[in-house]
Amino acid sequence: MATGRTHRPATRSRGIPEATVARLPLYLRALTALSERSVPTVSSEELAAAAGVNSAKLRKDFSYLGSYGTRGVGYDVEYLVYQISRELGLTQDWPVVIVGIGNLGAALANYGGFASRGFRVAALIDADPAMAGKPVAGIPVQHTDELESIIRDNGVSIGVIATPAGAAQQVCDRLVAAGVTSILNFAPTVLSVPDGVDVRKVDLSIELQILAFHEQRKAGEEAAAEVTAQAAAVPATTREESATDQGPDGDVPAVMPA
Amino acid sequence: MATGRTHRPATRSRGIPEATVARLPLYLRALTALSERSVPTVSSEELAAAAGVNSAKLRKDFSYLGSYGTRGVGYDVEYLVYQISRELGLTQDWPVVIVGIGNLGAALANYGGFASRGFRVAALIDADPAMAGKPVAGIPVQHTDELESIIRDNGVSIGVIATPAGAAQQVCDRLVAAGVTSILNFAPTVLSVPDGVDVRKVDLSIELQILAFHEQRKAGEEAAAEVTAQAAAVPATTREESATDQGPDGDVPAVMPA
DNA sequence: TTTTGTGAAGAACTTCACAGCG
DNA sequence: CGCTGTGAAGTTCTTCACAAAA
Repeated sequence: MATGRTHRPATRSRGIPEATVARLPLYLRALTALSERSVPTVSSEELAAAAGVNSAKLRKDFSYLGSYGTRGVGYDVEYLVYQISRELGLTQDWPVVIVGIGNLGAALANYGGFASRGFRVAALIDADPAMAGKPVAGIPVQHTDELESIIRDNGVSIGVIATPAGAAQQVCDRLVAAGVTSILNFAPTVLSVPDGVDVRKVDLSIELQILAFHEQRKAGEEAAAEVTAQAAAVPATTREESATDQGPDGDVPAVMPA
Repeated sequence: MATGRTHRPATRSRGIPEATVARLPLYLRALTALSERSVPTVSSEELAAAAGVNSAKLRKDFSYLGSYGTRGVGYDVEYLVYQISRELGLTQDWPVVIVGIGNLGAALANYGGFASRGFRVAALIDADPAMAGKPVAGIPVQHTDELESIIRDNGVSIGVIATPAGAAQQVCDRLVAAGVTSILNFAPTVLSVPDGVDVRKVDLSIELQILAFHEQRKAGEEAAAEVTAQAAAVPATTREESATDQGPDGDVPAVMPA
C-alpha cells in the first residue's frame, strides 16, 4: 500500500517487501488453523497450498523474516505463528474506532475476527444524535462530537471509516488531527492525508467492476472458442482462463453509496 | 488478481494489464463526478489528482484502451466515461446474488452503489429458514435450497459470498456448479475454484493487520527519531513515512468471523 | 533424502522524460 | 505552447532451480 520508506540506515529492519507484508496475515490464518488442529510442523508446500500461494513465494516471504524453518522438515507451526504475529505487531493491543454506524458499520462492529488478533473496538461513533447511547454489538454508540476525546483518551491510532462518501474526508481529517495514523476506508472516496498516515481502502463496487471486466472477457472468449472447438466438448473446467489467485493484484474494494 | 491469460492470438484485445484494470473503476468514479458537474474535459494531471494516482501512470493506463485524449487539451469526460464503462463491461446488466444475509450481507444488499453501475441484486440467499421471505433492502430472502434454480433462471454469473467462513467453500462450490464464474468473497477463507472462475476477496482482518504492521513500524521510527532529532520539533506531517497510495499493493481484505 | 533458503532470471508494474500532435 | 502518448529506464515482485542443511 502506502509507505514512502526510502533511505534510513534501517535499525536492523530488513525492510520487508510490501507484497510480503500483505501475505503474512494469510499465512497466519492458515497457521492458526493448523495450530488448532495441533499440527506441529508444516512444509512450505503444504502451507502454501493452504494459503493459496506458490511455495517458492512463501519461502521467500519467510526468508525476509529470518530462517525459521528446518531443512528436510519444514516449519514449526507454533513458532511461526508467534514470529509472524510479532512481525505484524499483533502481540500488542490495538484499540480501533469505527466511525459511521450504519448497516456496514454495525456489521463491522459485530465482526468476530476483530477481537481475535490484537484488535479491540474501543468505540463506535456516529453523527446521528438518535444513535447515541444505543448499543451495537454490545458497545454504546457515541456522538461525533466526542471523536477527539475518544481518540486521545484511548490512544487510538487506527480508525475505520464506514460513513457515506460525502462525510468521509471530513471524518478522516478529524481522525488524523486527533492522532490517528492508520485508516481503513470503506467509503468510496479517495482520501487525502498528510505524509505519515496510512490509508487502505475497501471498495465493493471496484471489486465488482474488476470481476465484470474479466467476466466480459470470458464471454468473448467463449464465443471465439465455440468457433474453434465447435461442439468438441472440452471439460469446461480446464479452460485456460484461470483465477485462483484471490488477492494481491490490484486495488482493494470500497463499500457504501457511490 | 487471478487470470492465467497466456497465449491466445488475442482477437484484438491488447491484454490490458491487471494493475490497470484495477484502476479503471477509480478513474471512472472520478470521471463520473466530473460529468455530474458538467466538466467537459480534464487533463491527465487533474484526473490523476482526483483519482489519487500519478499522471504518467494514468496516461499509460489510458493508452492501453486507445488514444482517447487530445494533445494540448486533455480528455473528453463523457467520452472517457463511456469508453471505460464499455471496457469494464458496465454497459451490460450484471445480475448478482448475495449469499449469507447476516449483518454484512444485509449491508451489502443495502449498498447503493450496487445498482449504479450495471449491477443488480437478483437475489438474496440465506441458509436460515427463518429468514426466508423476510425482505432485506426490499428484496425477499430466499432459502439456500433455491440457489441453483435462482442462478440458472436469472443467468447469474457473479456471486457474493457473505457467509461465515465455515460455509463459504460449500456455497462457493454450489455457485460454481450452478454456473457462476466470478465470486466476490467476504468470508475469511481461501476458496478453491476450478480454472475459469475468478475469485476476489475482501478481508477486513487482513487489512487491519497490514495497517498494524505499518503502525508498529511508525512507533519504532518515532522512538528512533526522538534520539536523532530530540525535541527538534519537526512538523509531524513531513515525516518520511508516507502512504497516500490507498490501494494497489497487496491483498484485499475479508470480512466475517475468523 | 527431504525440504529449506536464496542467487539469478524473468515478468509485471511504475516512473521518467521527451518527441510530437493539436 | 500545452498536454498526450510512449519508448526506455528503473523498481518491485514472482518464479526458477539448485546448493546445502538436517
